[in-house]
Amino acid sequence: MTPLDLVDEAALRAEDSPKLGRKRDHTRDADILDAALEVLAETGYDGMTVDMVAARAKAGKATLYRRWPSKAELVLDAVACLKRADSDPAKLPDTGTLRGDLVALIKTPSIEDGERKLQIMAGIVSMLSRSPELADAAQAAIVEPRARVNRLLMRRAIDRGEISADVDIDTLSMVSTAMVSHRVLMLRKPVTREFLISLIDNVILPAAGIPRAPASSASSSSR
Amino acid sequence: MTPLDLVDEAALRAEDSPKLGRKRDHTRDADILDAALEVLAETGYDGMTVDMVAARAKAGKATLYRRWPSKAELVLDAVACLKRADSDPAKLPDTGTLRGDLVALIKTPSIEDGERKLQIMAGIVSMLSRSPELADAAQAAIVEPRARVNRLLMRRAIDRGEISADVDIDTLSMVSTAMVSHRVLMLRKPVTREFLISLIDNVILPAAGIPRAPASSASSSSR
DNA sequence: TCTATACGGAACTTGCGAGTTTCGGATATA
DNA sequence: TATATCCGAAACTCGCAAGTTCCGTATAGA
Repeated sequence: MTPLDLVDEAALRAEDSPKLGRKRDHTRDADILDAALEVLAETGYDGMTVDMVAARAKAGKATLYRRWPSKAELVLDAVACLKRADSDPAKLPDTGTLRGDLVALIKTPSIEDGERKLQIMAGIVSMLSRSPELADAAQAAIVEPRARVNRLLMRRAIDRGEISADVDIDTLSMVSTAMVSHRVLMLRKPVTREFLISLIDNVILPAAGIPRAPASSASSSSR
Repeated sequence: MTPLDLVDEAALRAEDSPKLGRKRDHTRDADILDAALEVLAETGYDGMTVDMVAARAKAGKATLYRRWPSKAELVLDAVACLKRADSDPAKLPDTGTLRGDLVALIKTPSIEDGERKLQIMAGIVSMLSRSPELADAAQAAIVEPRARVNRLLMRRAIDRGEISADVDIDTLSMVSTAMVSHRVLMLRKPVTREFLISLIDNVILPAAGIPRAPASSASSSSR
């Protein structure tokens, strides 16, 4: 019995990557980064202490400093390593209509995940102007994936002939993200399914050239 | 010797109005609050020190603490006293068309003022979840006035018969604000006049039921 | 001119959090 | 069992910023 797996894993942990670079799938590193994101979302960057993160990850503070040189770099790494599972192009809905695709994107886990990311964003906004690296990381990990999905769906709608090619997709793909951010961060109201559907039907689709509610009378459309 | 004025004024400052109350036109108070807003916009709440504000206002730190019990209350007061000149209903443009009104709203000073408010907002976002009072103040002083103007303009357009009464004005009036916030805070791109005009022509007006590009090239191939 | 008040400035005290060091105890190899 | 390594926990150092106190001075009223 040669437990190569374990040997390999231990070796990976111990000796490799003195810099930072790679992130392993499921090492203690990941636990710590997750803990950092949790605390970050709850208290914001300045409210977050390294002791909090260590306690949350059930690790010693010294362990954190053995792996990251400073609190700033820990947070940067945590944001940069935020999972971007969204961008998987094959998993996107394809219902045949833009409205169907956009509505299919609304699922409870997706909403919660979005709110979490927004909380993280709220915790670091004030840093972004002083830390371009963090700004880039947040942009790539939080902002861009959302817009990309919408952009893809809308491009499909153009290819399919559902909407005009003149539609300003680059702007329109950010409307939902911007409205959700605004609602959560500024208005501090919850993001409900109704809000999102209303946004699709009353703003995004009309702006894309699809006229409003063909069945505007009674609510109907139960499911 | 009964200098009633001074007694009254001192009393007002020192003990009265725990809420917010009046802001004098041109006292040292206003200078200090302005300085606080400047520093807040530049460094964010946590980066801001009371010494910075005092230095900026050419005041002693003790003077600040004679008037506000803590840094938190100083900032709260500063945000609450942000001038809301926008909401003057008489000064609103009235060009006869919704597009004309919205475009008339874009003026360089207005853009700069908006960016400044956004910077202030960025500096306090992470506090809002822990300080409902600050959240309310920011809402009332920064977020709401913007939406109110748009709402008014759109209501006029409905009254005038330019757009349908079915249009979701409450949502639509926030689109520009949300998009600008998103662009400044998340994308960290400048807010140009072109961006705002494109937003009006490609998103807001179409969403309000006004078809695109009155002076567009060809296209307009509605089925 | 005299006096009270508030001011600016600067020197404090205090608490907290970043980053460091130490140490006892796991775990794994031989 | 012996040994090397990494870990968690806790006890440090140290700098910074909130809040306080004190003092010399400017100003306004009498």
